[in-house]
Amino acid sequence: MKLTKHTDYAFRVLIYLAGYEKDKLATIKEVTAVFDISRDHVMKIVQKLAKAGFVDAIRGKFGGMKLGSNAADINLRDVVTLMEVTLAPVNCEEPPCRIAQGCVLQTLLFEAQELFLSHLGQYTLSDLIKPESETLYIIKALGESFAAGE
Amino acid sequence: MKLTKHTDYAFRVLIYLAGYEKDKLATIKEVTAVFDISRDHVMKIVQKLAKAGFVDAIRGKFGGMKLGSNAADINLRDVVTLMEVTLAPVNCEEPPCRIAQGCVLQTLLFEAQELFLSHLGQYTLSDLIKPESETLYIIKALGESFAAGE
DNA sequence: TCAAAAGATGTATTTATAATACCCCTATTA
DNA sequence: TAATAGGGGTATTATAAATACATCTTTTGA
Repeated sequence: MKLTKHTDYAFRVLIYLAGYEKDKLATIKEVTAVFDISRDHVMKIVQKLAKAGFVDAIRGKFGGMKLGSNAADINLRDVVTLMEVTLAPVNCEEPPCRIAQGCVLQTLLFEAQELFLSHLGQYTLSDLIKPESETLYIIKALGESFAAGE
Repeated sequence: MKLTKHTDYAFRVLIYLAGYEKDKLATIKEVTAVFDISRDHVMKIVQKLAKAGFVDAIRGKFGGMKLGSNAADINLRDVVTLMEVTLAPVNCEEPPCRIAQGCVLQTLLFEAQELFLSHLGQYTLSDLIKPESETLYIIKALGESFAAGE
């Protein structure tokens, strides 16, 4: 039932970027410092997000990253689907289940999972950083204290 | 998003018992043979199910196990809740998330999880072994071939 | 033109925990 | 009292997630 830390971290990064002024770049270093996750780890997550187009990563001096599209266009379900390796709630083949054929439980579990995902599918990143929200306020504060040399 | 094998196996055992004639006992040995899971492993799962009252385990010679109540009274949500160690989709405390306070994502994830669980909550074991169902047929066949010396 | 800043990527290691195995115990009944 | 059946603590193994290491390429301005 648990999502991986990768998915968790991906959301933290995306929310942080969404809280930024549009087109302002954040660096890996900044995200690393703000969330206290190792550079290497953040890199892996950002690269995955970049390949999927959720973030734009700009190389070179004065490079950095920003959202790849409007926060309102980044669907939460898509983020989960991207980051999670195994989405299936059960694996009836490995080891093979003797009663898998025609198993109603299988169907119910996949329906349940679809309800989980489709609930997230109703929201986008912009729902997480509404103006006047606590999150937006916190992000701005974190960004400022990083800029001020932590 | 994945459930543990323990939960998976617990369901296999329960479905098997539900497919049995009421009050007929199945042994650990039988379940072990039918599902090709080790005795020790089956024991652990059955013990957990027994402690929760989902199965009655009867010790001693000619002992065995059967459902602890009517299949219609064994709710699928309760089985998942019993078997899964970590139900929370994310852990915002470990490592602590700097933007956890007032985080909307948290709320959405828990809502999504609740939809998952409540879907299962609408069904019981008896929904999985309806008369004339393929599952019931398969279980009877497995039971017979075990009785016939595998 | 090269040094500094920034992201890219493949591989290896560590850690957590799920899964499994081992061992010996207790209960029941012919 | 022996055979059959479940009980339960502890140890080990396997798997995958999490993390670390090393080395790369890209960009830009002095």
